[in-house]
Amino acid sequence: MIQRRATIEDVALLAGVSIKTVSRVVNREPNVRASTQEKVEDAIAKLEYRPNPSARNLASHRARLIVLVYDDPSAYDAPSAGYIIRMQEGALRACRPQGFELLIHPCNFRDSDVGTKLQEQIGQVRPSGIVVAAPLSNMPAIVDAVKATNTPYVRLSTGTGNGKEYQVATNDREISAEMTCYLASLGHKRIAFIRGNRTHKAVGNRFGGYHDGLEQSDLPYVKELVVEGDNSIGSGEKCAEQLLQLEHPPTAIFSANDDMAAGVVRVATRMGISIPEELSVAGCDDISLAQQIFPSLTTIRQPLRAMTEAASRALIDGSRGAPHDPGLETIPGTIEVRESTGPAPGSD
Amino acid sequence: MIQRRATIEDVALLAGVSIKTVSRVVNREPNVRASTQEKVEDAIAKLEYRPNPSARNLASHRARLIVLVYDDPSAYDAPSAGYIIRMQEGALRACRPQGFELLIHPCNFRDSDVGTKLQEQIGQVRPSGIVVAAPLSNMPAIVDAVKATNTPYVRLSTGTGNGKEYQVATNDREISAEMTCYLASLGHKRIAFIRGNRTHKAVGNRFGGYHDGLEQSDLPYVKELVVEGDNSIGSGEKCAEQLLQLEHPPTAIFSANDDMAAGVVRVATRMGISIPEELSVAGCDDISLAQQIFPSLTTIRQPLRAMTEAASRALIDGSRGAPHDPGLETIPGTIEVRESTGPAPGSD
DNA sequence: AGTAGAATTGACAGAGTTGCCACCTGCAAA
DNA sequence: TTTGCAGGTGGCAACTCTGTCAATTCTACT
Repeated sequence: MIQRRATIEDVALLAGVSIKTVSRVVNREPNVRASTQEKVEDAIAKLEYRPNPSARNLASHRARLIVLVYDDPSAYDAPSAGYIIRMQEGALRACRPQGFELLIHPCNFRDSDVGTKLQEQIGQVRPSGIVVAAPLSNMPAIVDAVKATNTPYVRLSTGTGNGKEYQVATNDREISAEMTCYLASLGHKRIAFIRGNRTHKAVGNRFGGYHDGLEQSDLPYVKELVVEGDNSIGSGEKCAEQLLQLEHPPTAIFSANDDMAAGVVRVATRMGISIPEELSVAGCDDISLAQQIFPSLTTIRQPLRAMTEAASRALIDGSRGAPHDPGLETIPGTIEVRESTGPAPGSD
Repeated sequence: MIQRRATIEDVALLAGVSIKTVSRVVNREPNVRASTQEKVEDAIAKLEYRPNPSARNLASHRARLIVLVYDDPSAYDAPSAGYIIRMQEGALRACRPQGFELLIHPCNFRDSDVGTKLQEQIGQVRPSGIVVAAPLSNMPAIVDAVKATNTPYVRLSTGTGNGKEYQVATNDREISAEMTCYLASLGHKRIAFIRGNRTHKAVGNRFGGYHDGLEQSDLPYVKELVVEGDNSIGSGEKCAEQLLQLEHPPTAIFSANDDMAAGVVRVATRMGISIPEELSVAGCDDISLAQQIFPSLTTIRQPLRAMTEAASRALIDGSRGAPHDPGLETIPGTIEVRESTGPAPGSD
């Protein structure tokens, strides 16, 4: 037999209080006597009462829902899937225990009407908050559309905040410096860097970090050791060829993302250059490919889960009237040392 | 200035009809005169009216929401991310145009209380339907929990229906037979097969398909050419070693999933056996790795997007009172021929 | 014109919660 | 004793739709 689900009224009746008081207990509002609260909680437990989300949303003018906005993966292709899954996991981790649901909103920033669509869909749903992932979080068209929905949002950014909003960021620059220092500490004197697509802010910060790292390690910045790719494996191959044909080729190549680093590995293998004995290779992002190729790739792992989790939690807290201070919450990335890096040749 | 959103009443007033009639137009119910409909639609456009989802859900006792239940990726690890993304894409493709939202519910079937949790969360949300992905769709604990929520659901299965429910399936067996025939058509006489984890029904069907394919190609079934792995890359390596050390090693190895096939490729490379000249390798699933390794892997691509799309659409239609007939909707997989397969050695 | 029956429309009662305001109680201060 | 005030509680409207059912209008036939 399917029995009707208990409503707040049933609980109130059983506990001998008004529905308003039950509502107070359920929503953890103040000004309820401890003894009353206990009575209500007992009744809730006995009836297995669960508030009806639709009714709550209707009455309170907002849905217990977090929307995660990110770039459409099929545009980028498979490698980004791991990213997205990790972001989803982080968001779910914040939402689930709080009774919030996660709505996913992949969108293609190349569409001319992406902003309109986004605004349209999200406006309809009236979620408690929106988490905007990189690289969308740096695109005016997207950010404006999000702002226009008049919904609290958190941007996941890459190192620099504007001081006006609460933002969650990773320390791209610092950790890239650290990676550079790590390579230097292995005895490498000629460390090359492959830059990526300039429109992505993250890769710019990584280049900055490379710069910092050289400085911290007392190594000179050598112009010919810096080349520019477009974030694809293919461009990584081209850059690698260019670098490895130099009169004084580098002994280590640090790439602004893993795809390009994978291209480097591919070229080195083809040229018979052994990794890491003759050449060390490092990447950024820790895409799944990084662990699967041979040799596995030393890389920087972004704290994606933690970032979306922090962002979602901030929005959930905010919707309960605990607005976070504007400012940057930085969550550090980590260096994953794997097989592709080792001591510089002849350094021991 | 933020102005109040138009409600159904505003529309009714402007159009000069009752709110019920507006509701009829919005929900595309029959029995509305064309002229009336037009009036209402004009008013809707003028006021930019969008129905409030929470109010609709409350009044109609169901949320315009599809839940996608799948196995927790972090348990499996990165390779499955591509799967999940594709399934999500398919579901979104069905949901978005219909004004439905997609709620994702990854869960770990190894948890003892997975069923309870699932029932608890989903019961609360009261979605219009639940799509259960493989391998969860074959697990009694999961299926029972889904049934207990008393919500329409569609299971994504692998080839065999029970005739009682509407189900969406792929033709694992037939397409595996086709792959086997394809290998035979390349001149291979000794085609090995690596079975996978027996608890996964799909891999069983694939083995059946291998069998069928041999028969269709007039090749004998040779027991020593069939070995069993556990779906991991590592087990693929072990199986490959075993097969390649046989007195009469196979000239082609067909593996029940891509991970194991990748293991085969790895071992062959290590042993100096060139692919596809000396050995052809084929997999199943078309994980992202399949395209990334060298040589790229010939494999069977599952129509995941199409499957979740069909399932979601069926649920959405069903919630509108158009129940699908029980039975199996089969969506065929496709063979992706890549670099890892070629003519049998000495066959031309 | 009269009528059954179908098509169209509207009134109204929920659906299950939250927000606002009023009320009550008890205790400290005057 | 009266007043003031804060904590605690309840009543009721509001939120915005859909479902039910009755009322009205139309249509095609006698």
